[in-house]
Amino acid sequence: MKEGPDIARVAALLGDPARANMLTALMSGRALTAAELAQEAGVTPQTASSHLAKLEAGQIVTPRKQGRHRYFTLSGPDIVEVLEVLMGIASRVGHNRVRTGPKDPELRKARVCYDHLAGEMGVALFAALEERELIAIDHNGVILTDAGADFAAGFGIDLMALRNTPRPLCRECLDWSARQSHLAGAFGAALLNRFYELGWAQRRRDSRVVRFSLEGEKQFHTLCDGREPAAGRIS
Amino acid sequence: MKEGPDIARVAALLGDPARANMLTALMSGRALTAAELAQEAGVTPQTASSHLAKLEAGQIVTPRKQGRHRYFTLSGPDIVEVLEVLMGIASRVGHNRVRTGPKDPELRKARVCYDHLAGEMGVALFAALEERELIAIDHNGVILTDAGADFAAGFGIDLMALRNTPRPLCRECLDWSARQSHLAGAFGAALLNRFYELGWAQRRRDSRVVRFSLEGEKQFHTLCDGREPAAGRIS
DNA sequence: TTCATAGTTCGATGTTAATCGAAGCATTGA
DNA sequence: TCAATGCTTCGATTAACATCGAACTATGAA
Repeated sequence: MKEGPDIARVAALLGDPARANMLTALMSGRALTAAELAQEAGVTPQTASSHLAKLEAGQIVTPRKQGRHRYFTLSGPDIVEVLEVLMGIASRVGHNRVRTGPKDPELRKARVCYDHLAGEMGVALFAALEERELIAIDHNGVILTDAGADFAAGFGIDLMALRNTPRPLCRECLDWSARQSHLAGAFGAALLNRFYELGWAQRRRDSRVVRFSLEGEKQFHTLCDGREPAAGRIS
Repeated sequence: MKEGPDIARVAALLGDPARANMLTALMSGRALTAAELAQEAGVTPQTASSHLAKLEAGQIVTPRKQGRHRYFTLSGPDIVEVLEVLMGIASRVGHNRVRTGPKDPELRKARVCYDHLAGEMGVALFAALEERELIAIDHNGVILTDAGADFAAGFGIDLMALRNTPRPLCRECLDWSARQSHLAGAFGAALLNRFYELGWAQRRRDSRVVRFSLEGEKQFHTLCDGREPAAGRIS
């Protein structure tokens, strides 16, 4: 009847609470089974199955069969992007569901949110970057300052490569645990990646927990305090 | 009940066909009255009023009273962004509603889509940029090539300023008229802006029509053909 | 004041779709 | 072959909400 791509169909798929819960769970980046998603959404397996069929038909999630399980993942970077932006809008508008966050202390401390660092350490990192004026919060969103660009170069991140990507460099992503933000976007992902490369941290297998080594955590705090950690220098 | 910002509420607001039509209409960047939006959405004024009340409560649109009219605009850049991404997903998935586009030949030819060029000329520009390899379409989205960066500099666009913006540089935006794309994002907006500055085109008052001058259209085609137009060189 | 236009509120109606119990496949392991 | 587990299909119920007619308020014009 009207013109243009049918936004409503896609948005309606994201607009159901049960489905939205499933998608939020998938933001962890892990592949989850139908049963796990049913659990996350708080509905019975039958209901979940119906929702997943719709999400699959709408190409929001992609199923992968393995044994007698079906694992689902978000079906593309644009889906991640739309979820991130929606989270931003929802938090701006004040639609936050209260919850203290996951119970597991390791998850609370440091975990992966799709491909960047979340949890207490993620929030601390975001705050530190802002405090050191490496990023700035503009009314449109988050931007990398000149000082931030210098820092990135010194820390071994190839900014030019990141900029040659359609993905926004910096984005605020609201943390489960609190009303505080951590850093998403290409730069956020690059930072976490660099932590892995430097051996500061590693991702626990089959979990969203990011486990920092003793030395890694020390270096991380040095970084937040504003002193360039020695290990961060480019080789 | 569950964690995190309530994506579902926001998404549900965008997920109704009537509301989605209104929001798509507002993507033109103009402020529209309640009656105009009712017309766009194809519903009666009462129904539109109810929808607008919801959109306003959800801070998706912002009303502005003027005389006995109420003008509505999208309430922030993040709203524009989410709509753009949703359009992209919808078109990827193939949820396009067939329609030949607006009847008005001027609108078909060149119009504003929020802040960038749409219509036949917008589609032609996108195709030309791709043909000249100034932009490249990667599976994640659209990126500016090195040659594209050189071109931008030569055309008088300050890329660094654009990159210091949270907004993605290039984004594909599906055109009403066809299954073809035009260029959105900060670079798309900057191009149109430059067209204005160079006197190639101007926006018709109270309309989304972009009217090119005779000389401007000639220069535009020269640009698409791959020869740098003289007027484009930086002064 | 009187009329016209823009927009809203209210109430009734109809449709859509989320939900779950029960039963059905399909895959794995014994 | 049988049982167990993971997931889906079917059908019935229920709740939410989009829609519009009718009546109401507010602003502006004659």
